[in-house]
Amino acid sequence: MNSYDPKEIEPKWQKVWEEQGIHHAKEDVKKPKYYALMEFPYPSGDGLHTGHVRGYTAMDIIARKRRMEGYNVLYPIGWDAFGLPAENYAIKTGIQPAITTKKNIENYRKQFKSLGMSLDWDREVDTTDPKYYKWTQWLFLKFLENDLAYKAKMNINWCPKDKIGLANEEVVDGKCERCGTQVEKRVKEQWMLRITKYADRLDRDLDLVDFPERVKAQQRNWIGRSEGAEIDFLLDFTYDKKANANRGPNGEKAAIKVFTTRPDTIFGATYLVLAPEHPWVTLAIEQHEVLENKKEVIAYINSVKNKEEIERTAEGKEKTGVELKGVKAINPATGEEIPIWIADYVLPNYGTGAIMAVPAHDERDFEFAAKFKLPIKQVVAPVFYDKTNPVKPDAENTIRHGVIIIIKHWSEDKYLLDYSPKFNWKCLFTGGIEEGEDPLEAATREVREETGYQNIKSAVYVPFEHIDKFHAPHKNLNRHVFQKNIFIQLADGEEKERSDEEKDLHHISWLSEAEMKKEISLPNHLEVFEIFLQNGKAITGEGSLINSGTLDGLIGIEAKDKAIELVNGTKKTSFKLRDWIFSRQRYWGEPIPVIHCEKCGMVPVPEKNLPVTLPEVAMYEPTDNGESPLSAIDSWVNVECSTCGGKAKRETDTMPNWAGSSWYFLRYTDPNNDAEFASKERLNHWTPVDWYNGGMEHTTLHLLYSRFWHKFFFDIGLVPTTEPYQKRTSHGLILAEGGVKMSKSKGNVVNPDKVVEQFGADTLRVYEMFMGPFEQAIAWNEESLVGPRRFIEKVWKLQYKIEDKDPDVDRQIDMHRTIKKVSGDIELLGFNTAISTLMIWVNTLEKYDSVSKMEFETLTKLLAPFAPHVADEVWYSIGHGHILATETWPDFDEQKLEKREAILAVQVNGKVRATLTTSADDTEDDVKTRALELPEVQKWLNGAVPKKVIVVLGKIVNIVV
RNA sequence: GCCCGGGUGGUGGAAUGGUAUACACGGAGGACUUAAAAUCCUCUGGUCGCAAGACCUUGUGGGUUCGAGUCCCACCCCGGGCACCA
Repeated sequence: MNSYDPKEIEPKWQKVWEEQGIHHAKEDVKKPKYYALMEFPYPSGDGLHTGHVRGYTAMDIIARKRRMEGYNVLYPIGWDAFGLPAENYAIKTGIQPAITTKKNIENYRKQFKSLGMSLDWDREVDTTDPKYYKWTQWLFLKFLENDLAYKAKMNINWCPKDKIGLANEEVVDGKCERCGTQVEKRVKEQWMLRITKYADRLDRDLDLVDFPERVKAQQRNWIGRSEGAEIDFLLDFTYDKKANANRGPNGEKAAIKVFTTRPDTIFGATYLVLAPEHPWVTLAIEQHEVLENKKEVIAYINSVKNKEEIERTAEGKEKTGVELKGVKAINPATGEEIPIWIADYVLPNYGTGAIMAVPAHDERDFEFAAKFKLPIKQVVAPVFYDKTNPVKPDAENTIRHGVIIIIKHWSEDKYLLDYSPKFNWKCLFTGGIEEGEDPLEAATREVREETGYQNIKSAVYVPFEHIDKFHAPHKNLNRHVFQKNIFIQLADGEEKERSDEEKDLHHISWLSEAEMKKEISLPNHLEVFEIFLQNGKAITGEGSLINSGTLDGLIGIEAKDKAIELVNGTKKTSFKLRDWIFSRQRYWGEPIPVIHCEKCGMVPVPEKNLPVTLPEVAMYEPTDNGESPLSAIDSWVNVECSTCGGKAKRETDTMPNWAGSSWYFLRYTDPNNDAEFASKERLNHWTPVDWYNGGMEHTTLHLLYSRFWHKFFFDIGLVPTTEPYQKRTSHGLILAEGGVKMSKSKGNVVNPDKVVEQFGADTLRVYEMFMGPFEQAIAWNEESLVGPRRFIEKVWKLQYKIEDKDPDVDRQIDMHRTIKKVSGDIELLGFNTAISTLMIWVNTLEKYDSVSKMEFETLTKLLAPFAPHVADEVWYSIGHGHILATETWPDFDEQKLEKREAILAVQVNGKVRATLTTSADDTEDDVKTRALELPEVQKWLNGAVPKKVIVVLGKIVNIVV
């Protein structure tokens, strides 16, 4: 008997696989294709980490299983090799990024091979290879041709010490990632990609793909689609020709366009707010005669400009703003004049940069209105449905008006609670308003009648109205009661004796604020009391329109649609997603293939001149003016214009990292094509990617970016599908021992090479798949590694117990169940449970004197995707001349999943008291009879007659006494 | 605040509404050994009990059900994402 030695067998099989070329995808049309993909790595100097192993092993399992299932599998690998670390390293050492990158790639390649990944090494791509980035540049030109790439002045993050523009990812807590200096804003011209044009489709088409819900949710959240309307608010101010020629012909009224998702609340719009950057504000400042407080307005705008973004959007920041005095807007619904303010809580780049403020129904507007004493007008009344007497669909609806009354003690801080024994309600006081009666008078009357207290100091409205809906059974009517809520302060304790009936109906008691909150049992009353205590709040929920003229009584979508119609608005969808800043002032990226000609302006580099290759430079430091180091190389920058032959300069900005990774999976289909970025046939054959695994951290960057590129490519006929990835999964993070992040500075990084050295690649693979649910973050645990190793050794030892005879039926059932469970779990990412199922079976087999060849071969095949080296080794040593990759994945037999005998739990009143062995032929009655005869059951029944006996064959018996 | 996850032994974690704690690690005891490692066997949620056994237990509190970790309601805590997006 040989002992298991991964050091010997692992390199051996890796060599065999490579020699046989078994993992190379062929364009073999006879087999169905399967494209398995894992996000390609950035080849850093630190080498592979355990997280890579997790993702690549998972996809390797899928790839290997698919091959055995008869698919033509593409499981490629490449390098996302542009990026900052190589460039920073170059700045420090002067070593060219190209050289360090090459070295790192070699190391990665070696590591991947030592892990036994069944990758197709013939299709490697490297984003920094000019043969590759030629096509990245070519694709960029397509964006340019289709007006999806443009230049714009943008605020960028600027480090004054390093004199460099920073990407958002390079700014940590408002400071430069490298030197810790506070980052400034600078306006710089940047290349942009118009991803916003695809916002709607990027959102909607998520319905077409099989992505985890959390990924979809996160992308949707990021895209931030919201439906609403744009509405014009006319100003009371008329342009004249001198003041502004482009705002319309002489005498036309100026208007502010606002975006709102709540057009239904238009009657409650009591003022407008513009972003300080809103173009009309600039205009107004230039109109000397418009603003009465121009100085104040300018001062405010300047104060906002100097604020950092973080400060401006900080949580809990108190609202600031200034009124534009001398100009009013007209609410198109009410026709009333309303003030116009500017405030930095309105963002310039969302919607129209202007809002109609509805303080009664928006928390931010409420806060602002409260601070600046602006009017608050409620136009949506929440509707409370009584649960004890719910409205009946067939009963007639009647409208009533009522009051709900909060009563405060004349001297103490106490409130009166009404307890109604008849309904078992603890609540505030209520009453109906009679025809022509003032609500405050009605409330006063009710207080005197129901409580006996006579002298009232004050009666005021609580700033909240609502509607109660219930069914009045004695008249069979549905009541819709419009409630006004009123606060009454008693003057003194003078009481008048109440009638017996009133005393019976209303048991009254004085309670403190906190006690009231606890005791009030009706949700509508509780809401009234809480709003009273807070002195009003924004009511953001649904409700029925009130105080809204012809819209009164409308609700939901109908209310919105009618409101838009009423004020001549247009339906509009807005997105949070912003266009993508696509240029970096860096060396180590794809040069943007554009030249700037003195005569012709911006000229795209003609296709025949691609690629625009990166020149070697001596200094990688950025220049003083924040341009890329490329700008310092005159020989590279100065070129002839390809259109007119005149003097021109190259664009010196480079593309961000996300460029090469946005389309690499397409290149895998045809990696060596010099004539096209990939051929039609190859793309048709392989795309879309069937299963794409990657990290959660790429959900709103790489994953969204590449979906955007792909959709554009589809639109111009470059690719055959609208979505690049059919199925997406994401592996959870691997944390260091103790549940903290692995980091070099903490020195807690686990090096996979060391684990392979000590335990073998198969053990590492099984361990990482077994350690916990695949999509969940999980902490590394050195001690637990021996478990998978012991498991592999148990399998190893089983090979010496093979006897060539068929196992009995029960053992076959074990086998078929294992096949079913393992096969199914792999598809559902249940790698941990798939492995535990194999462990259970191995533990069972180990106990027998011998295993059959059939059992052992099945085990080997099921194990092969997880631990491919040891699987091939034992497969070979039991006499097979071919490798497992060419074997077929085992099938299970539906007929062999249920055992003849089952052990059921017998419960008495839901508690397990005994077990009972039953056979497949037993009927419910048999089982019932036998269960009742069991001595344990007799003991617990103690002579009682069972009320009910529930028998679920094969599962359980429950005897209810 | 909003949107996703998640709370189960000493630890990682299993459980189509049907014997909660599978599998693995760790721990205890034993076998083998001069000894140790490796390996193998037994035990291992808690409380009470000599034992037989009883009771309790899946973040908390209610509910539905013959039966709830699983379904419903309310709440607490942890992780991730977004965050003045009108």
